[in-house]
Amino acid sequence: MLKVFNTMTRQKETFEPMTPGVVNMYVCGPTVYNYIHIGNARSVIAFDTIRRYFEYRGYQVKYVSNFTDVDDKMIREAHKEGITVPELGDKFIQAFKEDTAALNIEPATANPRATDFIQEIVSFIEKLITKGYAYPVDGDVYYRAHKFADYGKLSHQNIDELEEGASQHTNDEETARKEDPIDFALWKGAKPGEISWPSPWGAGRPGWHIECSVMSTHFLGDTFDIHGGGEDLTFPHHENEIAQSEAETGKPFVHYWMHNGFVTVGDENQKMSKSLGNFVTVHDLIKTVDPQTLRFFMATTQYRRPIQYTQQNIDTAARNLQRLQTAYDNMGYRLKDAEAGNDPKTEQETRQLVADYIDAMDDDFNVQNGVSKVYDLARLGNVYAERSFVLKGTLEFMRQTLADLLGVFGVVLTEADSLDDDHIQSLIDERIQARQDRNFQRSDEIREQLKNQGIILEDTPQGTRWRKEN
RNA sequence: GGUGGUAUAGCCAAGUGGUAAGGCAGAGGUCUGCAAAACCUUCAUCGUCGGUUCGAAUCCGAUUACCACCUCCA
Repeated sequence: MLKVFNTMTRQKETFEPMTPGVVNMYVCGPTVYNYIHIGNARSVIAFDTIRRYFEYRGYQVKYVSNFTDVDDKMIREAHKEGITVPELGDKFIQAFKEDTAALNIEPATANPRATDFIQEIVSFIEKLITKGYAYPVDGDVYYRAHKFADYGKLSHQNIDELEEGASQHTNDEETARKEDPIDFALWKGAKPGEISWPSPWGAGRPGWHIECSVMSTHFLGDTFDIHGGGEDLTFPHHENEIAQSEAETGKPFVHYWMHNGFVTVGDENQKMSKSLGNFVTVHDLIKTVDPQTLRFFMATTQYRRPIQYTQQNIDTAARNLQRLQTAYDNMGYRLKDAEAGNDPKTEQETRQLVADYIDAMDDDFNVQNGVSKVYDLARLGNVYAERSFVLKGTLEFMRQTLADLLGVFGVVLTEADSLDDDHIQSLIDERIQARQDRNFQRSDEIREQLKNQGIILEDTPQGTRWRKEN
């Protein structure tokens, strides 16, 4: 029985999809005014891992994630670069796709852009005005937060407390136009020179939260299973989405709200964010860090836990991943001399580990316990592969199982390099001869020579094999 | 001020009542001509104080520290 932690109820709840066997989920994507940083990457990886686990468990997943491609920051950044807002959006949407591909993120079912939904956004706002949940002022339109009785139910904030906080920021002109400080913009009138679209309230652009209400319901219906995003989106973004959507449709918006924890960085253990300026972009990072290592590192931290981004943690993740890859290789090498057949006892032990893995992952995606079972499987495989007599069916079963379990984390195991490199093979042959002649000086010389070329030799009871150094 | 979260070995990190999973690093060992890889063994009493209980890392109270949200942010 799969359980997920629901931010709304602050509890783990049994996951029951609206349609049996199908999961409809929406994950808030980035505002595309820069390369994504590793905090964005964490969110993308967390929810991709969740998606993959659902798929591993046999669910069909419809996964929608948006691009917010117009807002103040987009306008500012485009102006700075001397390009248009759509050009800026194109550039960083492309970059997003490249970066997330490197992290082995499954492409979303749909990746809608806010600016492709302006008409629907305008209609949505008109309906909110008709229902009395919104009001136009001088070309802007604001949401009347007090009108929505449940405002604050997701973030568990008292509306009066929020008001107190909001009223401390009353010195801008926008706030002056609102009926109430906690009201928020659905539509913003354009200033001269700004990108804009026509509307009943004059030329302007959507506010920040409305695009997600419109696009999520467009693709997934008025009510859907899961809505995800970083925990900083709980308030105000998701709170406002609920207010907008439920006022519009009169139906519950989302069944399960899921929020991922932050990436912290440096000795201060501070949240990394674009606004704090202490961020590392994926674009830059993967020039020096293996993307698969980064993926493994982040995917194997439970999504609600904070991640401390440090070099030491990355290094450890790289070793851990290597250990799993080596186990896969160790079993793979034995396929050549394995006999046909299966070992029921070892396969039963493997199945038990898979069952334990599923138990762990079913508990709100407890990847720490899940991955510990993968290490157990690697050990089981290593021990089996050291037997003098091995069976092919069992080796293949364990290898496939290992690959499947790691696949949930978005890790792809590679096949060992084939032994068809003539140059290396001739040196290995020479070294085998030298060892037979007990000419260890020559044999060590060859091993050293290959090592300098990044080739590691390993002598096993089944012969000498080689691999590339990591 | 309001609302949450976190504190477990050198590091990362599981664990919601019965005498602390897993990984990295360290130590010892097996295998090897020597290595490498692998395997085996070993390494903590759970921020602090008090309470409940036959028994608590796990429940209750207090306390300390750090982080986040309440304003754009994954």
